[in-house]
Amino acid sequence: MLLSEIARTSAEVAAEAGRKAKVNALAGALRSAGQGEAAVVVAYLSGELPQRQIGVGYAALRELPPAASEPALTVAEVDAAFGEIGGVSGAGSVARRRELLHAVFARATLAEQEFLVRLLSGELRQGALDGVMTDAVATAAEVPLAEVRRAAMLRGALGPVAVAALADGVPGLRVFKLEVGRPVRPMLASSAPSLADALAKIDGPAAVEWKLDGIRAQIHVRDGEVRVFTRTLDEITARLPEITGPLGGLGLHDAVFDGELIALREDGRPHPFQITAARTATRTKKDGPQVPLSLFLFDVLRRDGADLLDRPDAERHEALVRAVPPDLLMPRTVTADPAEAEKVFADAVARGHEGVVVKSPATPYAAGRRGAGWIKVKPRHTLDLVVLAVEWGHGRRRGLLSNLHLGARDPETGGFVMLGKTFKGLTDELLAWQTEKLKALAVREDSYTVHVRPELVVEIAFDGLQTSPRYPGGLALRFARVLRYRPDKTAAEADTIETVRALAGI
DNA sequence: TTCCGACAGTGGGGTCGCAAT
DNA sequence: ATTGCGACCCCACTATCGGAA
Repeated sequence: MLLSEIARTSAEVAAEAGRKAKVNALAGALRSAGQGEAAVVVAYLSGELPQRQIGVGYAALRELPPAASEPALTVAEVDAAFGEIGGVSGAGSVARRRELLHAVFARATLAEQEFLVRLLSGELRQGALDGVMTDAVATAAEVPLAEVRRAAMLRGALGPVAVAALADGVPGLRVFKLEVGRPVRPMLASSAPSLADALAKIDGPAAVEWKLDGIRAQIHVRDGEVRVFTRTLDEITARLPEITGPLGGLGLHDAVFDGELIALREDGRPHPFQITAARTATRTKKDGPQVPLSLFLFDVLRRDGADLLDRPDAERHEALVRAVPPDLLMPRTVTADPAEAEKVFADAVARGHEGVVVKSPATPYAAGRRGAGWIKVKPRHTLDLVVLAVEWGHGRRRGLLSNLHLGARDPETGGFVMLGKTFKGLTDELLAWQTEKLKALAVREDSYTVHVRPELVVEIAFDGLQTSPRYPGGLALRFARVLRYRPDKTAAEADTIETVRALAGI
């Protein structure tokens, strides 16, 4: 199969507005792929690489050789070349990767080059990724969508599942089972603005669990051998001796758990997220003592040969309680009383944790999906901040001023201290409004940032403050989003940096 | 006919590992 | 030693389509 056919399909998908039309275009490409190519075609047309990553990013794509005039590259050739690029390391690797990359691009037409740039930079922008492709695989192979979805969640990838579906149909898909040692896509939670909203979505009693600000961990145990995987299914076992040791000593024969890793202080309160993230990301042994991570388990997917994925939450939790000692369990309260649920929420927050997850005791483990069975709730802070500058948007926000630079008032200097940026929470209407408003306030503009007179006040919601090496105040907002503009306020009435420091406890 | 679930898009701050400077 | 880059942790929110109610 020629790469040009993939590039053409991608353009076709991008041009179609409806999801069904996108699915049909993708399914057409899948049907004309050979058996050996289907996995690569699925990956490319859902914005992924079979290699996952090959060390080529935005910077490596800035300058490219002239395009070829006629399509000649095959999908298999591109896949082989990308595999080779991904394998390059050591001194001179940057130049070598560039050389190999340019060899591929020199043989690509302009349309193919543009597709490859979007693919490699992770910005396919065709309105179809993994979810739509899952639909397309079901359509092309003429099998039920639920069968494809389940196989993909158990396999942890869609490519191999597509190959099986196209070759052997439903029987081919049924071969995929939960295996100890092969991570499945984790179940995700939706969110609600308040505990009452979350409880309203669940019939009868709800399980209310602490939500910790840590790293998601899927734990596989076979005969005492422990392996740990992240949310994106990367293995981090070797970094966690303090977890694998004790867990391996529990005498578990066969189990798969879901939980959270977090760095706790001596008093049991959490370290800032940055400490947990740094600890988890560190591969090599460093000098000096490392902050230990603690593990809190909240689910079990398999125990001693029995798959529990389809069992209700309450039953899985019973199995979890039987399988591990209490100090490994995420604190959990099952209640039908909203007041008691509020107490659990308040207690979790008072102990420095992120909030709670409200779960329906009836829900199965819907791996890889943001099911309605789990709902997270976090407290929300707000500040009235001043827009200092704004960046031009990309994609569907091209031509609009999108990403706001936010500052708190500094009464000492009469100036403003930047605390972060946000582009979230904006409706199309608000985007259009702020574009006009901020253009009128512009004082100077560089390549993609418009600096403005600090006059516009905006109400910002955020989850918390973190220390920042980037901003002059040494503080940055975590997960800032726009709630509304405050045309009733002047910049002189905006919140001050002292207020922010007090919130951060400085 | 209206409602709502699922999905894609738009990017945010921070950290580590590696190669180049 | 510092810088730039790629990768990967955490994440909120809106727009849209299309099936469910």
